[in-house]
Amino acid sequence: MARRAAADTRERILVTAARLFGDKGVHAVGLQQIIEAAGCGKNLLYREFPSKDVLVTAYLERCREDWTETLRETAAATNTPAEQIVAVVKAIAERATAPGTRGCALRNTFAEFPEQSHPAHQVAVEHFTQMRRQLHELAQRADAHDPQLLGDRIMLIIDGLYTNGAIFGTAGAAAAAIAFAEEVVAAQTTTSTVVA
Amino acid sequence: MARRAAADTRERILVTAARLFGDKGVHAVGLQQIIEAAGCGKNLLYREFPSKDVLVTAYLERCREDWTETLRETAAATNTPAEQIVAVVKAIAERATAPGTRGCALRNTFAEFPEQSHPAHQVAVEHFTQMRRQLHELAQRADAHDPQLLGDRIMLIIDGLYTNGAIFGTAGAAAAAIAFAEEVVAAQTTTSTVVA
DNA sequence: ACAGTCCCGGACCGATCGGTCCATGATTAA
DNA sequence: TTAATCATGGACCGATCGGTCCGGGACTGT
Repeated sequence: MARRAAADTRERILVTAARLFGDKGVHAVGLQQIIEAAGCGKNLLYREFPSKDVLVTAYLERCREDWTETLRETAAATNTPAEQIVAVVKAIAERATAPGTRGCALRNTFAEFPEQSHPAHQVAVEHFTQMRRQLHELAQRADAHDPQLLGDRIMLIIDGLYTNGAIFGTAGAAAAAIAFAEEVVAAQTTTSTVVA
Repeated sequence: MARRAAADTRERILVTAARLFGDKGVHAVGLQQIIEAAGCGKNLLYREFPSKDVLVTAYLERCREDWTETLRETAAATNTPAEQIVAVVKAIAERATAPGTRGCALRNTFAEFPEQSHPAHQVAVEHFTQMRRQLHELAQRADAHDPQLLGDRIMLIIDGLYTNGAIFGTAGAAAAAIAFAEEVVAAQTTTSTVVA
C-alpha cells in the first residue's frame, strides 16, 4: 500500500473521531476505539493530535465549520436575508431530524464539559456567541423591527429544534419549526404589525 | 451520632448525587466522589442503589418530578390554561438562567447516553414524550386553534431556553422567550388571527 | 453489661482510561 | 541492493472506573 500523506491521515482520523464522538459522546469513546476504526497506528494519532483534548477541540472546530458552511450555502441559495433566516432553520430541521442524529454536537459536547477552563467548553461558548451575533446581523439586514429580538427568537427555535429532533425525529416539532420561523420572520419584517 | 433512618440516607445520597451529576455530568462523577460528598459508607450507597445505572435512573426520575411539580405550581398560580403555559415558560426561564445552571438535566443526560437500551436514555425519552403530550393537552384546554402546533412551539421555546440559558444566562434570550411565549399563546387563542 | 445490629471506610478486584515507548515490517529514495 | 524513513500495533505505565468484601467501631435493645 502506498504511503499516505500526512494531511490525508489527519483528515481520516478526524472524520473517524467526529463520527464516533457524534454517535456515542466524547467521554464514551476511547482513543483506542478511534485508532482501530481509523485503521492507523497509535503513534500516528498522537503525532497529529497530541492529546484527546486537542482532538476534541479539532472535532468541535470542524462542527463550527459546518455551521459556517450552512450560513454560506443558505446565503447563496436565497435572495434576501429574511429568506436566508428561514432557509437556515429549514436546513437545520433536515439535519436535526435525520435518523440517528443526536442533536447539536457542540451543544452535546458542551454538556459533557462543564468546566469553563476546558478548551472544549470554550470552543462551544465561542460558537454560540458567534452564532447569536450572526443571527442578530442577519435580522438587521432583513430590516427587522427589532433585530436582537428576531435573532434571539430564531436562536431559540434552532436550539429547540436540535433537542426536539434528536428525540422525536421527523415525528417531532420540526415541521412546526419551519412554519414557526416563517411567521416570526414575517411578523418582524412586514411594514406593519397588523396582519391582514 | 444517632443512627439515621434508611429513608433519610437514601434521600441524602440522591440529593448529593443529583447535585454532582447536574454540575459535572454523569460520566464525569465517580461513585467514590458521591460517597465522600454524602459522607456515607460505600456499602450504604450500594445497598440503596445497587449500581450506578440505578442511581442515575433515580436521579432522572427526580428531575421528572421537578417538572411535574412545575406543572402543578403553575396550574395553582394561574386562572387559565393559556396563562399557565406562559407561567411554565417563565418558571423555566428563571431556572435556566440561574448562575451555574447547565441546562435541562434530562437533556444533558440524554446526550451522555445515546444507546437506546440504556435506562437513562429511556427515562429521558419518556420524559420528553410525556412533556410534549402534556403541552398538547394544555394547548387544547387553552382552546388553541391548533393545539398540537401551539404545544410544539412552546416545546421548542422551552428546549431552546434551556440551551440558551446554560450558555448566556440572563444575558441571553430568556427575556425574549417569555414575551415570545406570550405572543405565541395569544395568537393561537384569540378569536381572530388579526391582531389589532 | 452484653450481644446484636448497623455503618464508616479502606483493601482489593478486573477492566479501561489517556498516554508512552518500541519492535517489526513495509515503503521510500539513492 | 542498500540505507533511511515511516506506519503499525502490541507491551507497558499509572490512574481511575464500577463494584465487592470485610474489619472495626459506634450504636441499639435487653
